[in-house]
Amino acid sequence: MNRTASIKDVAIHASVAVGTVSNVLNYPDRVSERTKERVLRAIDELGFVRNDAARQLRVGHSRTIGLIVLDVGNPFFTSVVRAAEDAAALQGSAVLLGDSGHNASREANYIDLFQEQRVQGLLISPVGDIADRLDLLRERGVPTVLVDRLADEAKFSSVAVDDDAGGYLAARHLLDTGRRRLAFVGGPTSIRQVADRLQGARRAVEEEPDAALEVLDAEGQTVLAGRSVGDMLVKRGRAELPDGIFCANDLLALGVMQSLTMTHTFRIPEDVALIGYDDIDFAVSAVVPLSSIRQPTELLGRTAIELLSEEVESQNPVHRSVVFTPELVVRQSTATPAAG
Amino acid sequence: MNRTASIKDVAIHASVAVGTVSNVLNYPDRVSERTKERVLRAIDELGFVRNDAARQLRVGHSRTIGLIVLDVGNPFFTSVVRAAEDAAALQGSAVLLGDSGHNASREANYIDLFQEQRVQGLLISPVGDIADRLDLLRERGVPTVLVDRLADEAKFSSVAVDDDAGGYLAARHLLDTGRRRLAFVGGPTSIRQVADRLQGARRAVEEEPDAALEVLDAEGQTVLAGRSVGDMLVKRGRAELPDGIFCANDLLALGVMQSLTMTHTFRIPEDVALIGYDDIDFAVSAVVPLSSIRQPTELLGRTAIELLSEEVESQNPVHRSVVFTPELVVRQSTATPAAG
DNA sequence: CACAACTTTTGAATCGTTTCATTGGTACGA
DNA sequence: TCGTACCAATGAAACGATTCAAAAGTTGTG
Repeated sequence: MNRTASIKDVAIHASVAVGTVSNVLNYPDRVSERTKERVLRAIDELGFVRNDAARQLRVGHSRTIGLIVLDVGNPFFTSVVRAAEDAAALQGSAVLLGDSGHNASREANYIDLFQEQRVQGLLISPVGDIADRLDLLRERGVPTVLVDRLADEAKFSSVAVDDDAGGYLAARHLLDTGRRRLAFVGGPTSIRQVADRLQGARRAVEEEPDAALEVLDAEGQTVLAGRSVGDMLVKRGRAELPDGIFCANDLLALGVMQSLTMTHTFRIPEDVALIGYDDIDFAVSAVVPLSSIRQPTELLGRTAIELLSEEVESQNPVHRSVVFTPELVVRQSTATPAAG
Repeated sequence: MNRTASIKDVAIHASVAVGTVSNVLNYPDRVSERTKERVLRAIDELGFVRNDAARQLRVGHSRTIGLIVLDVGNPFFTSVVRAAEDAAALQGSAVLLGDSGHNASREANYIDLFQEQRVQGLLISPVGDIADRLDLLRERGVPTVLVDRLADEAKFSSVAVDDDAGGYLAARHLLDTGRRRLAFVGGPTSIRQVADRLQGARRAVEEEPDAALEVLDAEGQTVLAGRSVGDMLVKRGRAELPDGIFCANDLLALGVMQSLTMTHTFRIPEDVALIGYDDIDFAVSAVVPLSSIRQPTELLGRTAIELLSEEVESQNPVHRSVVFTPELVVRQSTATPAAG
């Protein structure tokens, strides 16, 4: 056999009309048991597989949703993708995944590709500022939901996590367990997330008159960057050491932890409490299990799909911005020191 | 405007025939400068985007390649995916990514979906034994390349990494740096990769008459599993400790390292050398930078696409199995101890 | 100016579905 | 027997691109 079987071949094989085969596929109730059975057998015998391009051409839209993320390797996005796929599957759609890798031209390629595919809609975590491109999508009538980025509600729906609240949560937790000399370790504050988390931490510290917050810059968001911050702290005298450290992400925190525990000068959490952000898999299996702030990634993915469905269904869409609050995960690295 | 513009609308707008518009899109050389310009302007003014479903229906196949991996969160696959996407983009194809999550029914869903999409071919890292399903694909004429799994060359092409060679490489390295009492830490040997790596290690050890290899079971492939193996080793006397440990993956190795360094009973690499497998990002930023075996993931992804292209191009395909050899990455955890 | 050779443009046919107005059957009551 | 419902099955039209044989236009030569 050369060509794959078409619905017409099936119709002939089962001695029915093409419309009947289509009904078996799409509206089984409209077809009598006898013919349904005959058609199904023919489908089986010929190995017929529906040609989705033809279907899509006829009905005018696909059953796929485009999802463009900044980095599939990032556990945050991986988790969002999973959730989005599952949520989409429930409503009979499939997700086409694109990885822009923080690269505007790759992103543009995916946007074009997905438009040609006539996706039902687009979920995107955009690279930098692509307001123009997104406006174009809007004009073309491609429903779009921004992920992990707040949107002008007049234009788009969006889902995001409140980083300010996360920062507050982390600092508040350190304060609640009795720490007063806090330090914030973060990458460049030009990154919105870092700036927001710092702002939230400041807000918490200002609630306690006797508390102070010191800001320590790190060169990047990596374990190694965290370790050099830690080395710097170790060199300070014990008196000048903060008693609570909040890192803008878990990698930094793990680096700081390595540095402090390796030298055995200070103990975590007795001398210094340490909390990170993101709750990556490694947090729980660190030398001292790391407290962290968990972002509701599954919820993010699921909600993104829901918002998109809303946009697809309604003709004159009302846009919504949903902001989730992250969650505190307490582990040993911030355990309350010997009560007092 | 309601409906998106079709090629017909463009033709009318530019006062040419539909065939001419199609030529502008696909064979620009066949069209005179003047009309080309006119058509392009019309495309721009109407915001025309080619409907890929119609195109695909006519030409009979899509420009997409299906890729189904076991776990997008696994850095190994993430890297393969990246490379495959890039390689596909170079030849004008796009990759549809599916994550089976080690789940046979999700895998089946993706296979069905991709068949309906009439992908050019399929790259798959299959869950368990799905020989039947794959045979079906073969009958249907869907070119398929197995990834990270050896295939019966009569049936499929495949790309894989030689785990036996990797195991040999790791053990040989420990031997070459003077270690003689080796230990292998692995999850269940029912996992093919683990069994192969162990086999390779055995092969190396047998080359040295005075060397011995001890096999230590771990409950899983995680940091925590590694740590409990490490704890067990610490409890042994120094005399009974191996002087070289090879872990079947980096997570296990990191766990062992945590356990050994935390107690400060033994030093790495002076008392014990430690090597992992996979060379994950964390290996380089471990407390003691971890030696490891790196798999050529980019090469794997690129080659998979190439093999698929071969299958697509030739009508009576000759299948090929390509096996890559992994690479030794030496870091501090296996540094040669004070010469002697 | 006629003719050949070549380039450019045309538009009907085609791909494989879904849709829907129409036809054919069957059952029931009058 | 006829009329009325109702259910199943039919098959032509439509979706929007590409293809390709044919028509139209252009240029060059004698």
